[in-house]
Amino acid sequence: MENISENIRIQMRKGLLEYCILRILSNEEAYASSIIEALKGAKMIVVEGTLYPLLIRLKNQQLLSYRWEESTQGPPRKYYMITDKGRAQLEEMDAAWSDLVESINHLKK
Amino acid sequence: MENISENIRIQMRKGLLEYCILRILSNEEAYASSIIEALKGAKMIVVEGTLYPLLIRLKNQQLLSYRWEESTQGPPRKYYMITDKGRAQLEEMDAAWSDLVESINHLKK
DNA sequence: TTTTGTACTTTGTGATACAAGGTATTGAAA
DNA sequence: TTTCAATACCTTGTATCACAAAGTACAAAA
Repeated sequence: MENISENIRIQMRKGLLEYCILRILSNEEAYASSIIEALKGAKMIVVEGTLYPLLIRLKNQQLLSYRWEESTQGPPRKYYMITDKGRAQLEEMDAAWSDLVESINHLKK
Repeated sequence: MENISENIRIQMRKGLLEYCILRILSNEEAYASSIIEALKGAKMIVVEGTLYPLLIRLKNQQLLSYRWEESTQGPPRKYYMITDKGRAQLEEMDAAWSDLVESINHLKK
């Protein structure tokens, strides 16, 4: 483990990526690369090997669905969208996140 | 996996417990049971099997040190305290946490 | 002496993210 | 036509973390 500071961020992020994906897809459909871009925009860097299994996991839980769409450049893209079940889960996650922030703030005093 | 909602919280918490321990010990020395109490106060429930290995890990990284202290009731207690190296790490973690909160807020827009 | 309570520790399991690969499709260059 | 580069999707192996469920050790009370 070379980069301690980076590892801190990786560990803190665990379990939050799922939340981030649902948050991103709550606004718009997106395919893997565009999701990675959105995460980069929020300074949450992830690699493909992390994202693809995660998307498949969420799809198997029926929190997401997808459709294929032709691209003007390159192979077709898998556009993911959030399901009703996904929105319900997202609400739970919003609550869990709020509680978590409150917990940390409590410890900061 | 029966309790989905609980699992959400468990997963989100991953990597944050370490931060919480350092935060708690930044104010005062404490032994395992009292740390668990402090976490309960912040609604971050953990069990012994989680906390002890974590404390040992932090001690091996020289972020914490400890001393034995006799108890009036029961066996002696291992009081942990944060080290200078631990305080440096805590600063890193404060920054990582702030960034994380900002990232999530960014995705909420 | 046995029991009860407190404190510390270990082992096995499931879940997550990463690194480092691989496969498949498309269009342009050779 | 064939080769190459770009894009997109997927898989495998590894490390880390939290939990459940045990176990060990000590001290005071019954």
